Amino acid sequence: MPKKRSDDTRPQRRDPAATRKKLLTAARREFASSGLAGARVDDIAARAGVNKQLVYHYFGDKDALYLAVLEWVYEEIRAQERKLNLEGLPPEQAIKKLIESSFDHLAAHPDFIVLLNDENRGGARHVRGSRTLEAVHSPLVSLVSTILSEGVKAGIFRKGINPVHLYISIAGLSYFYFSNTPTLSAIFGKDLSSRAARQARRRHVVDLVMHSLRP
Amino acid sequence: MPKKRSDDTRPQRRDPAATRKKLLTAARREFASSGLAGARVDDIAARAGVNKQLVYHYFGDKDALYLAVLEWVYEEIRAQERKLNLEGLPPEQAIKKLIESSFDHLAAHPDFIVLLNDENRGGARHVRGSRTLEAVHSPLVSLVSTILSEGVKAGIFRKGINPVHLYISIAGLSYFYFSNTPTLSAIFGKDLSSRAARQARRRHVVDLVMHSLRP
Amino acid sequence: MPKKRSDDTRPQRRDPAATRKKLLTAARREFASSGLAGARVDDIAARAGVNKQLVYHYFGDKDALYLAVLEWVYEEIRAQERKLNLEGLPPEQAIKKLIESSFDHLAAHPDFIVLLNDENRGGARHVRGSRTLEAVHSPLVSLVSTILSEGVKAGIFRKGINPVHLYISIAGLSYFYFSNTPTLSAIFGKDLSSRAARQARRRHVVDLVMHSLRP
Amino acid sequence: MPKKRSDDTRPQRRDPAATRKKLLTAARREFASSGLAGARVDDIAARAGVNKQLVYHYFGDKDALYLAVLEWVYEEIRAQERKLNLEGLPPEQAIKKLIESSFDHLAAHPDFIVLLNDENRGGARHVRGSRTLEAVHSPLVSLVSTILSEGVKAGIFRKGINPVHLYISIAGLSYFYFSNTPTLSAIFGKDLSSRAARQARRRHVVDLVMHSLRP
DNA sequence: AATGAATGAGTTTTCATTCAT
DNA sequence: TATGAATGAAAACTCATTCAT
Repeated sequence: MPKKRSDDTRPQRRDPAATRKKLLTAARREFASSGLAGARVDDIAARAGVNKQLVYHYFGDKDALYLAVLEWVYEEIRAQERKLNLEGLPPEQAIKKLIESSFDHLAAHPDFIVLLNDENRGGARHVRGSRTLEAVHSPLVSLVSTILSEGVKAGIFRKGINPVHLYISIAGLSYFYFSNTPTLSAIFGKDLSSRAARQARRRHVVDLVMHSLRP
Repeated sequence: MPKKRSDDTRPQRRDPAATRKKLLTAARREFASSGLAGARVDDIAARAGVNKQLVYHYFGDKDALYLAVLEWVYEEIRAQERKLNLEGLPPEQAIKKLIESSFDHLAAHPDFIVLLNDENRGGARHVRGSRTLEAVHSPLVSLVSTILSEGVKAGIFRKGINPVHLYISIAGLSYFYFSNTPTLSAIFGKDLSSRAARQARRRHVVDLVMHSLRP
Repeated sequence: MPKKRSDDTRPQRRDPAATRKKLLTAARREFASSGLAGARVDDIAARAGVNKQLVYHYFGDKDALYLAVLEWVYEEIRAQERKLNLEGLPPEQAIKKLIESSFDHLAAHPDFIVLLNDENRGGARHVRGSRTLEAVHSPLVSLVSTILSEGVKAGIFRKGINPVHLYISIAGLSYFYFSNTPTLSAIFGKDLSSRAARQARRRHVVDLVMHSLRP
Repeated sequence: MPKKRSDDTRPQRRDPAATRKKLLTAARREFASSGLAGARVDDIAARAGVNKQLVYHYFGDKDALYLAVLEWVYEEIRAQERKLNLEGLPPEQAIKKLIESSFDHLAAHPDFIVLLNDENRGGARHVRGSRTLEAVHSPLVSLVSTILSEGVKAGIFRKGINPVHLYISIAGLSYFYFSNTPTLSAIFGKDLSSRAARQARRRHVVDLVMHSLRP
């Protein structure tokens, strides 16, 4: 009856929120390293250190767990974008910051890419079935649109650039590098995953986009 | 009882090459739509209309079959690149042609992307273990290098562009668009897979890269 | 924080008897529709709208709950038989009433049959282990015996009819009809479960038995 | 290449028909003793002494295996009925033979009843979905109809007896006895499963029906 | 009395692979 | 070369039951 161990450091039993989070973290790792089809519910539970049944108790099934992971990583991106604060910046700095933070986010969360692979192969069926994931990116696209207009007005950007496609390009220039590092490294015969290679790539991407915007 | 028809009219009974090819085609579809882990040997055999055991007879195991598919799609790219004939062209046209054909190849073979996903997730272990796939892209990279130099010399390209990264960028601008169409469409709330959207994307990519090369 | 309402208006919180009854009702339905092995404790609790643990709290385990249901339905039959009051009636009317009420009881409680199936398959292990269920039918059998004797004495029934077997026959003629309606309907290609079909069956059963008793 | 062991007595491996039959026999026993929900595919395979996967290879799933068992037992009944040869017999003998063989069939195949229990509880969904089981009983019902007419014409049977219901009654009088022996024995406190009890029941059933048909 | 979390042993089904012919 | 039978290991998911509050 009396709330025992309210500030106890012993590993908490009967802590639903913590259990859920442990499962989610374990699932994220497992899905990232093995894919949706390759992931094993057993392994996820083992990684989380909880009973397998709790996967079903908390999430329903493997697919729903995968969706929960997707929602989590999308929310991470949204949070990162919210922190950008591009509004006050001059157009050039705003775009540059956008590119860099886009690159850095993937560098910091390389599993995002690999988590999305299965989703794209499957026609985005989880994302489309999710309330939570509606309109995740739109704010940023309209922001890019504004920045582009301002840049054009200021005479530093050329006209006619589609903001959606620019956004996709910015993402793609980083995304492909991170997603295909293993095969690209193998085929080019050089390690693209080193710290130096990554820095070079970052500069290249910023350079490429910034130069392409000049009038 | 079994009427032995020496002049059997039914096609390809006991035609090893055809059987192999049927299996390979079926495997390519199955791996593309389900991934390496999600693909089913049974389904591949069924798609191919041959006995399952022949997968093992011809290829050894599922992984080796996957590698054979990878070799096939890489060879397709190599063949397409061999047909490019960029050597004689002026630098600008050469780059433009490279971008377009890169885009068009992915448009024509969308399964390439999805086939590579698992390979990248797995650290490219099949590609690295394959003799056939060594140095597949190198010729083109050195060609890009030459084109860039010529362009710089002619005063139409800016200096300091890394040819490997440019090559990766050209690929990435198309790749990401094709690989993530489903999730991007879902999140932007507009269909990026339509013919019109694809044409717009193609123009955008050419534009972006060409503009970025200007001095 | 939790507003402790001493005069809570919501019905039956902390009402053991009601909770027990709800569980029993839910269990009866679940066992009837899914059998002992097919019934799910989760579903029973959900049907009852109470926590699953209460099944164990009130009944011990799934088997004990099943036995409680059996005791309930047997008690229903006993109650119905107690209300029959055949003693004062002339033999013919007494038998007729017995047949009809036997038929009507099954019509009104079709789950009785299906609840007994598993019990019979299991060798009646629950019934045999139950104090409550001892000698449930015996009074009626001896009554049938008496009625038969009187009928014979009055010259309206033939001799040599075993009362136990007559009792079983009366039950069986109704029981089989109700228990096998689905397969019989499927195989005869006509719906035996309609109201009209049921009335016809009732008449047939009464007719058959009454005619068979004639000297 | 050369057909080895064509007349070998060693336990045959690679004998699909035998394997199928072993599975079917094992399934019949398992379903009879545990019901559809209670039966374990593992146990069926173990009983049959074959690999569990073969259940799925030969039958598809547990339900389809259950249906195959149902088809088997129904076919047994049909075979028994085909052997009856009632056509030439005088009406009284024909009906008597029908009753006795109906009783004897259940006595010889007590699992039939218990196999049907789940099917009836489930609304006969397997039977209704089966081509094989269509119109299994109808020939006999029309035969009963003929016999009744002849009996009426000959002045030995009364009029107005519905042949479908008579058929159901004949079946039910035996069926209920066999299906409910355990609970009836428990409740009457006497063993109804003994050989003597069974003979008495058989006589009672024949007697009851034959008497009931008199004009 | 009542709740929801948690568990471990199963349960059906799947799957890559090998065997026998 | 080709086939279908057969296998063992595991896969997702379930379930009766117990624990902690």
